[in-house]
Amino acid sequence: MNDLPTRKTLPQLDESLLTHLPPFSKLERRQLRTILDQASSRRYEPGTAIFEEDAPAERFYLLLDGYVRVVRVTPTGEQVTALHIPAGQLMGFAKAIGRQTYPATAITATESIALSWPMRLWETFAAEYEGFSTETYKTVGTRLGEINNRVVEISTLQVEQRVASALLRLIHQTGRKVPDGIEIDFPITRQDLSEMTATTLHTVSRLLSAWEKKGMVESRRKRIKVLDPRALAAISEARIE
Amino acid sequence: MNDLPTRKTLPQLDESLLTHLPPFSKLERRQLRTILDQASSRRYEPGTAIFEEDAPAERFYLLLDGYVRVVRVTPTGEQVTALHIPAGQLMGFAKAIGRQTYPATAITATESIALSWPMRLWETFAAEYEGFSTETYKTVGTRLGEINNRVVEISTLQVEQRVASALLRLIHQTGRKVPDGIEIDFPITRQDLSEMTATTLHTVSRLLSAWEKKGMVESRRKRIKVLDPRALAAISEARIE
DNA sequence: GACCAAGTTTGCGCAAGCGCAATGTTCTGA
DNA sequence: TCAGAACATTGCGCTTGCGCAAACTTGGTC
Repeated sequence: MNDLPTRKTLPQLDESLLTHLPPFSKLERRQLRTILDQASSRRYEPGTAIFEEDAPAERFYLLLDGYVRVVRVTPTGEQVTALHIPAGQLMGFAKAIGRQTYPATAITATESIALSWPMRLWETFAAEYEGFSTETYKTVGTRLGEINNRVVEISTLQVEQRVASALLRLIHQTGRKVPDGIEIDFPITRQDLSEMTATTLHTVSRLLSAWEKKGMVESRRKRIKVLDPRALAAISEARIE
Repeated sequence: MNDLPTRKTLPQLDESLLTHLPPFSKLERRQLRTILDQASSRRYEPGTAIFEEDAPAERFYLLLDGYVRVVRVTPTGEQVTALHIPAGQLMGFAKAIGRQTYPATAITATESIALSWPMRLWETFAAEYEGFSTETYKTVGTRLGEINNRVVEISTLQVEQRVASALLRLIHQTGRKVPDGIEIDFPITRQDLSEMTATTLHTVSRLLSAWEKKGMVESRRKRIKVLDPRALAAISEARIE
């Protein structure tokens, strides 16, 4: 689905949006001003594709608020979620890794706000803004490591270990402390979780129901709270005899 | 296992080793001379770890000759092969993606020769040599794409599809045309193939035996030749009804 | 408040493919 | 040339987890 070219929705973006983010943290206020003046800002509904796999990479993005799932779709229409991107991260910077098109589809998991810039500005930003490039490639390195972890997990772990591991990863990366546990800080269905763990929504449902009976998790529609992370860790790390 | 620091094994390396490789293709002879003068060259036996996961990333490497498997080992000792690296590619450049340690283990699949440089030279190379950085990040982008393909395959395909797909990828990337087909250009066991495809050596053996009976492949110890790539493609792309 | 779509639950049969075992073959090194 | 290790083959029972089905629950919209 093609979005209309994004346009400014705020009169002027404040520099404080960027100062604490690693790619921008070494810049002076007037540099941030210049960067923001060239940005488009846009709000996206949950479930929207910010950019799509194989589309020409015309813009790069900074997720200001919300969560995004990085997804590939197979020829038979199955969706596989490789990564989640939290607020504060750059994404869609295909040019940085020598590509002309986006390598995957970025779908919002929540209502989200993102800034974007035309891809032709990438090289300028990389050349002129101290730390911008270095921090971006750190992000690439982190994502490469995470996807490699995914390969290892899917190749070697049984399904309940994978689901437990995914829940732990989610609460670690995007969890919100609540009185009796840690809640995943965005809506997530059994289908969503199954797309991250190479299984089906029914298998995820059976596992979550069993774990709920044991008091390890608590869930409602699109809401999962982990009450006993150690028990899940024990499952995900168990060695099959 | 720690190798002794590598040392020069040839009097002087010839510039022609580099001129056709993308990271070095825009450089002048004297620049190549400078680069080679700072390189260590080393020959590795098959099955040797050039560098290991989580070891401090002290050197970066260029594979001059041979093939290398990029491997992760699980806590239970299972090996998972994420990628193969052919001759001509840079590897182990952890600094480029903001890391202090190697993200995986690089194991030679064949007798191999590699050049290496101390990691402290990375930034100099990136800053001073035109195209070096750009081409390196293109390699990163390609590898990211390939690993993402792995996640999708392992998540969604049945085992015979994955093995067929892996064989096609191997002959496409490292195949050598022979009279009646395409042979994988390095020794590869059923165990090796199973580590690439999230299965076991027995399952791979059964599949290869069945395909050999049908005239699709021909194999001996550590040698696999594909006689009918189209038949394998049909298997790997089959849609389950 | 009602309706309906989306999401969740649960049962059960079955298929995919693994584990285990045993045997056979081939290549390397002494 | 021989021994032994590494690699390959094959059978078969069993486990894992999926497919299919059906029903239930919940939340959003009108």
